[in-house]
Amino acid sequence: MKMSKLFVQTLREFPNDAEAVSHKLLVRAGFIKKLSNGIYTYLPLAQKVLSKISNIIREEMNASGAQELLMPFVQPSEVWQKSGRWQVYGKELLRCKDRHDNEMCLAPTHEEVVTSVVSDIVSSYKQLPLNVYQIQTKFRDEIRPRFGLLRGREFIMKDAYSFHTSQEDLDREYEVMAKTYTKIFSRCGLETKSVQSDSGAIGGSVSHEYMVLVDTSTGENDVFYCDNCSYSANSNHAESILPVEITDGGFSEEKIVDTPDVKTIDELAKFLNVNPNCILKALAYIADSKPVIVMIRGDKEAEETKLLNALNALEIRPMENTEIEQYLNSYPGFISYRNVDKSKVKVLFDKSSQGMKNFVLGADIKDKHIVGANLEENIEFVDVSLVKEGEFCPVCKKPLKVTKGIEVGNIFQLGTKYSKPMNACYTDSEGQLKPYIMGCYGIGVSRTMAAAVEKYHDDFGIIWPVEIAPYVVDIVPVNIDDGLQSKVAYELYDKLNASGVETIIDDRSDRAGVKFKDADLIGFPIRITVGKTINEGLVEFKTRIDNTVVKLTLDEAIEKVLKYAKKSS
RNA sequence: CGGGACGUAGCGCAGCUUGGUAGCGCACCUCGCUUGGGACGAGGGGGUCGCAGGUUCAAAUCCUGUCGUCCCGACCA
Repeated sequence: MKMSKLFVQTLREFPNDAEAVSHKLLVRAGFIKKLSNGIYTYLPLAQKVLSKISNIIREEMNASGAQELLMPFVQPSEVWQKSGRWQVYGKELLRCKDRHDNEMCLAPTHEEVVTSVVSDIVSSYKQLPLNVYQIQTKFRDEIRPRFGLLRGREFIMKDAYSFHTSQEDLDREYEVMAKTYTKIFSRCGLETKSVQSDSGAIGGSVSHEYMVLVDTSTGENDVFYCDNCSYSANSNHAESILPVEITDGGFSEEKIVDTPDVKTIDELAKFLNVNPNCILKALAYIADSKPVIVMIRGDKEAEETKLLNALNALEIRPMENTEIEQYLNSYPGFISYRNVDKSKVKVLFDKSSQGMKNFVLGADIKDKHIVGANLEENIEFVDVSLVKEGEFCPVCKKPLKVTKGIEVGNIFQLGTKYSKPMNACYTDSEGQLKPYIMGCYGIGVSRTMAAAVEKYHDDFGIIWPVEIAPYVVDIVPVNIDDGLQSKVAYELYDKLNASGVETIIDDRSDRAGVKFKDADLIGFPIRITVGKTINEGLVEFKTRIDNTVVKLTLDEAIEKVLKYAKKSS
């Protein structure tokens, strides 16, 4: 491809509306162009990267025995009514009506359609197992799209769905997919960590997420992991053992004390001269419009996903101050669990409160706390707290570490969550109708591209892994009007293309500096400069990854390119 | 949806306080000159100042409403 013909415009400055590094660089280097909030055009450079990622996915999915198909993006409400998600999915599902006033939606995922299609075609156990996948646009009307492609509303996803006659066979396929995923990402030049996760709205029981670990703050997930064993989990699912499990406030008898104007746990701890872990704090929420309080040790925070799961709720938000008075007959900062009407207000005890003795508790009276309190017998504890770095691994009891991760893929065991309500069944060998046992497996293709940029860039621009680079080599004739430079550059260009190496020639009449800046910004893995040294028969070979330059003859340069490019196949 | 900021040319911004011909840099077009890290000179094209009302002789500027965008929280590939 000639640079002069490539449909791209690089920008001198970073866009003002971008925060994430990948967003800034992809816009500035001319890969994407925003049309609307969370909706982007993938310009030719981006499309090249996406198709490379997609091809790797196809090769590995096909090798694993899965088959590619393509399902509708606009879907009738019927299938969603059947699964029950038309009501539950909420505003993320973009709904609209067709000209006949039929309710339709834009596909945020395809469990419904795939289950419907498979159940029409697969009626016998002899046709199972089956794994089908597609690479397609999805639309999720996210509350808050941000970070460019890391969280768009419209995005490209590979989604696969498998169908089985037994849990054992699903387990087997799950393992196959786990291996396939690790291989896909590693072929894309991305090391991923597979972490246990919450299964969220898609449902099911077992699930793992594939995280690209990043230093930047745009990793939206906190991943807790153990260096000593293989334990790792998303913060919404992580468990831990507390370094201090038993705490004693040391108050010999229970009594009410004045704690004027003490609003926070820290202030209270200081005021009473106790460790925060000797205070039992109450967090008040409204979950699916019902009041809930969560009792949790003072040094711990609640994890809202865990909380949703424990409550089997869809939505949760902290109570307003007026609601605290209304539902709890109490005051912010002084809430206890003891005086609430338990028939109206659900009370949860986080497991962090289990080992607390003689602790401090709100008194449900303004400016007063109880000291020396103890929990009643027969309390049921649940785990709804956020793990902190330094707490101990639930498997091997060594300290846990935390890092940021970008979720590029996930695998779920769905079981019969969709097949049962949709009545999607096969006939088993004994003639019985049985619902399929299902799994589903997603990869964010456009997000993977953005994650690669988050991971691989420097002050000058993107550094594409060679396997997913839009073009592998950028040939820069320093002065295109110089007859010899131009001639050699084009010869080299033809040879590399003939060898199957995707190559750009920067045939623009701009000065060298412009071409170098663009080369670095766009992030071609290899740059070959044809300049003055061509008079001695030498070109300059530079890899983007270490930015070192070596002078080589043409043949040496070609040989080196072929060796380098081979990594991608 | 709650809290904050901002909408002026493709991109980055000034002008608004104190109403009076819509500006600058980059990008784009023409000519010249230049060609090893975003050159230079001369000329040129492009904007109903987010949109709708209002105040005024006159609105980018003041007022009201509205839409959009971005950042911080809950959702997710």
